[in-house]
Amino acid sequence: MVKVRTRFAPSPTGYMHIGNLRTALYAYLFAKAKGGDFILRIEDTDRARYVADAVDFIKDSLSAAHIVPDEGPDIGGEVGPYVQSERQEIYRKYAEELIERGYAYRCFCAHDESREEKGFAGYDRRCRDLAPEEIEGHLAAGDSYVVRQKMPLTGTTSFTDVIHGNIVIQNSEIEDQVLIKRDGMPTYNFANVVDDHLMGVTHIIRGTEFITSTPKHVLLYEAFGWEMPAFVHLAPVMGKNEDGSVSKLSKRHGATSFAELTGMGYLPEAITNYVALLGWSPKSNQELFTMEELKAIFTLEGLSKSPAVFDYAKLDWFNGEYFKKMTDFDFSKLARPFAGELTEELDKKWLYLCGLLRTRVARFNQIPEQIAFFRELPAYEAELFINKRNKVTPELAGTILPAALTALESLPDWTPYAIDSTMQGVVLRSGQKLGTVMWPLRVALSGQKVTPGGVTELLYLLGQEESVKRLEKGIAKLKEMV
RNA sequence: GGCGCCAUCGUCAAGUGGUUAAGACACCGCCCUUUCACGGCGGGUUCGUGGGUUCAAAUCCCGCUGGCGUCACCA
Repeated sequence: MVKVRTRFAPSPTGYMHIGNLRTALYAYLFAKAKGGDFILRIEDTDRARYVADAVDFIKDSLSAAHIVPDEGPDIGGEVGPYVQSERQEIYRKYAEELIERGYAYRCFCAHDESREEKGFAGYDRRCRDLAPEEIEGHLAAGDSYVVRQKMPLTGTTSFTDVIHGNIVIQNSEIEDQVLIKRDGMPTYNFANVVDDHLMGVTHIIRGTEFITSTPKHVLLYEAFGWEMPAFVHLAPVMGKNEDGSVSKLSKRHGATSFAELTGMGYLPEAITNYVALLGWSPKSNQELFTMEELKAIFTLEGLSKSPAVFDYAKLDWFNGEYFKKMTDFDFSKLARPFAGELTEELDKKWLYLCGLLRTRVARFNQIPEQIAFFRELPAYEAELFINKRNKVTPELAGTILPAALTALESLPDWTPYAIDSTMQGVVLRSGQKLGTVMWPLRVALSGQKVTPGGVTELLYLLGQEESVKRLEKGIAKLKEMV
């Protein structure tokens, strides 16, 4: 049995799109599930679109997502180099072989865009049948040329896709594609086939956009007499538009790169977990998976044929689940950069605060708005003191607040425990229910009805001095009202 | 436009001729509760459409519609 080898072959033209990340993930998981190898190959044959930092970005994203190539640039391997621009001689050699054997030819005609506009191919078909002496003539004159593959004019070409089954295309639909460009670089369609063969790739896992060009690849494999790999064409990742329609995930749908997502405070593990399930099903009800689990159970059978819409709400849920499984300490470390500038008080009690935040936020970038009221008491309406459910009236609040203030301002040690027992006393003496007493306190301390943590926690985090100040302010506000 | 691919709740999806058509997210309601969160319980005319095939169709076939992709010296 041949060892499974898969590859991820991005072109360094930008950042790591979430769709690409998913492709890489599936290729990686499948290789690992089969005990095989996963290769990273950089397809940089388009000099015009090359982006300098893109390769580093790809590597960083893969490593942050815990997708680790067995072979690749920097890593090495027996079938390198793993950067296509460094393999030019190899492609040239194979192109020559094809020309000699009559499967390809040199095309000297100038690329003609006007011809394309009229609906014709952008080249002159006659080059296909140029006589040897004519070719010699062009060569001697130093004319530039591209190498084109000589496609069959009749018949069909077919291949079996693991996800889609048998796919048949009329050869008349296929043009004499360029193999080697005028600048000497190979085209994707050529380099890809040569590399996949030379690198021993057994399963080609890539996006559906390549499905229609696969027959061209098949013809190349056949011309060389190479063994055909398995083709696995993944359905695309879509984004939801405002009008409810869907289109390929792009900027206007929100964050689309792995780095943007982690920048928003999503954990790499959560992103990977969610993305793994976007277009693939374990065919069980389990949704939370570690990378190790995925590596053990991934199968091609679970891949779906139809496009999947990226759902940020579900990603939020996954991320929240990962937060719940973390320790407060780990959370506090990772969350700190998102918190912005903290008051001295809050900075000291950061770990304590994180214990409250951890189950209340879906991603780190929700933290600033959650804790903004600590730094500065927001303006609030006195009506906020009224709460039907807890039977809080302005009059009642007017007696509760001063009672709490008196008990609290004389408290010698400001610890959660001391605060808690003091408040228990206040509740007891008031003869009211717990919720009734706490409500006006929360409002006075935070200026809002929703807070991370209960009143005891708020008091502790705010510190005695600030708590007292805010309580006094609340009392004053109530007086105006009554 | 030609060619190709796809079509189960709003979203991710299970389902491979006979099921009350799972589960999750989201949404709505209720309960619990020191707000929120957490947790618990419950809810929703979901198989695009029209024809076949069959005793029986979400499952098989054809048409239609819709979506997506592709027709580069980009990948």
